[in-house]
Amino acid sequence: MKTQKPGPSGDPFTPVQSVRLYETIIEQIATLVREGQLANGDRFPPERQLQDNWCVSRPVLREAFRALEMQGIVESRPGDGRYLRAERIPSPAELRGLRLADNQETLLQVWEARQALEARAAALAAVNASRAQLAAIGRPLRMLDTMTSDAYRRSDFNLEFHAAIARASGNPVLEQVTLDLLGRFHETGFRDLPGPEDWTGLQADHQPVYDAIAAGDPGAAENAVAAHFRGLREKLEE
Amino acid sequence: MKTQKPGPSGDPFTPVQSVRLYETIIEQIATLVREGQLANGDRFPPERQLQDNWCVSRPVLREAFRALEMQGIVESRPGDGRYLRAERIPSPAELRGLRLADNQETLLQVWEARQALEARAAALAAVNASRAQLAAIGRPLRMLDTMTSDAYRRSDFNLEFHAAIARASGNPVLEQVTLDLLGRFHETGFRDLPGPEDWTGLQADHQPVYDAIAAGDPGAAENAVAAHFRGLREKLEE
DNA sequence: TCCTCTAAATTGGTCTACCCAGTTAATTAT
DNA sequence: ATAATTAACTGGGTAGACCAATTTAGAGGA
Repeated sequence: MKTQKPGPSGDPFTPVQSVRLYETIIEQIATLVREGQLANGDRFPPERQLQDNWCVSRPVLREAFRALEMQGIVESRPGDGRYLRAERIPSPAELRGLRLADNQETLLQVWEARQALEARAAALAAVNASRAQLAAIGRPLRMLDTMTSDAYRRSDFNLEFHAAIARASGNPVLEQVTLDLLGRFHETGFRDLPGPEDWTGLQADHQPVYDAIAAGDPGAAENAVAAHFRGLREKLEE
Repeated sequence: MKTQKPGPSGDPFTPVQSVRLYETIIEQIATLVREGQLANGDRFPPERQLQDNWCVSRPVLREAFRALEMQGIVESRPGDGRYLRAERIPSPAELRGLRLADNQETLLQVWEARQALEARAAALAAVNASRAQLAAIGRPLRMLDTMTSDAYRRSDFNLEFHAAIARASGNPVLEQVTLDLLGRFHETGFRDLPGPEDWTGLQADHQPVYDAIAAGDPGAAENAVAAHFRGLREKLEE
């Protein structure tokens, strides 16, 4: 198995990757926190002061804070100031979400992670799913069944099916993480999947998952999902 | 334990939460993708044009793209343009990274997700781990063993242990997702964990995981991790 | 002295205009 | 036709101004 980490963008020809100023500013902010000059709940110095301290323009400063703000690490209060809302600043690598290369190896890795998450989600869904959530799982299943062509729509319904299961797990964290992986690689995965003639196999895989969840059998649901992923994985590995 | 955030946001009077312009721009971009006017790999219209289309200034536009850029959804190439690097734009809620509430319920949800991911990671590690990676798993284990107090260091070594397993899985995607969950909640999780007197139990849980991985037994590794999480979960639920 | 109301100072949010460096594509010379 | 040059275009970054919300200090009255 290849242990080599894929680079930031897959192919080995990304030498420069010039560092953006706002990233260095995030580092500065992280240093501020790491050195204990700023604790959770404290207010940052005003923009105009940091701008002078770090010799960057206000827009750059604001881009950095925006990034941290979107992660919930910083809160901006107009007319007041910015406040630290975390115990530590994640590393840049953690801050930027998964950056997936567009190749078969990465696809299989995502597959692996999805299998782990969705198997557990299905087991939970078998126990927790409400009637409405069960219907939300069944709907895209029927749509997949009736559609004969139009791969785009089929792939949408496939996503909807998996998303519905994640939601029915009743665990928002599990759901969010699963949706993230789903969204990032869903279509790319489908592009490499077998042609429409084999879609009946997909349907044959999905049905047992639904049945197990509807029956309230977590073990069966887990196995059905695992079987689904294993089956498609074999096709992918060809 | 202070659950209430100190400072200006302590009182429950924060009704407005004015929408920032850059967020509406992200929505515009998402619409662009949703409507199919832009597919994965396509180049965005230049800044100066979007600025006119959407009636916002360039800095705002750039803040929005920066946010998407950090998530790997957009790639900016100076002198060339911006490219879409995802099949869909996550909803604002997804973009804001997991914003985990600081309560017991969320902690259990993260626990659940971690169990699913790390059990699989351990199973893979049992098969794929190199000798160096196995040593990286064993080191924090021994440190945990020798330390008697100093909860901070112990919690660091605990994180190192789990991180080493995730890395030894040989699946960067699995590793990244696991690390993300680990980093976000590991201090908070430890705060609510039982006191130092029960840490020997933690040690007793970790050892079988290491042994199973060292023995190259994926099934045993999976079970050991599951048992570890289940055991701590029961303590948490008290 | 104490409280209240007002006005100024401060802060983040946004806009405009300008310059730079890298890329691309058209143009020109060979 | 091909290679070198140039012009146009694009994102990266800066500077300064204005606005709206918030805080703070001060003036005024009880």
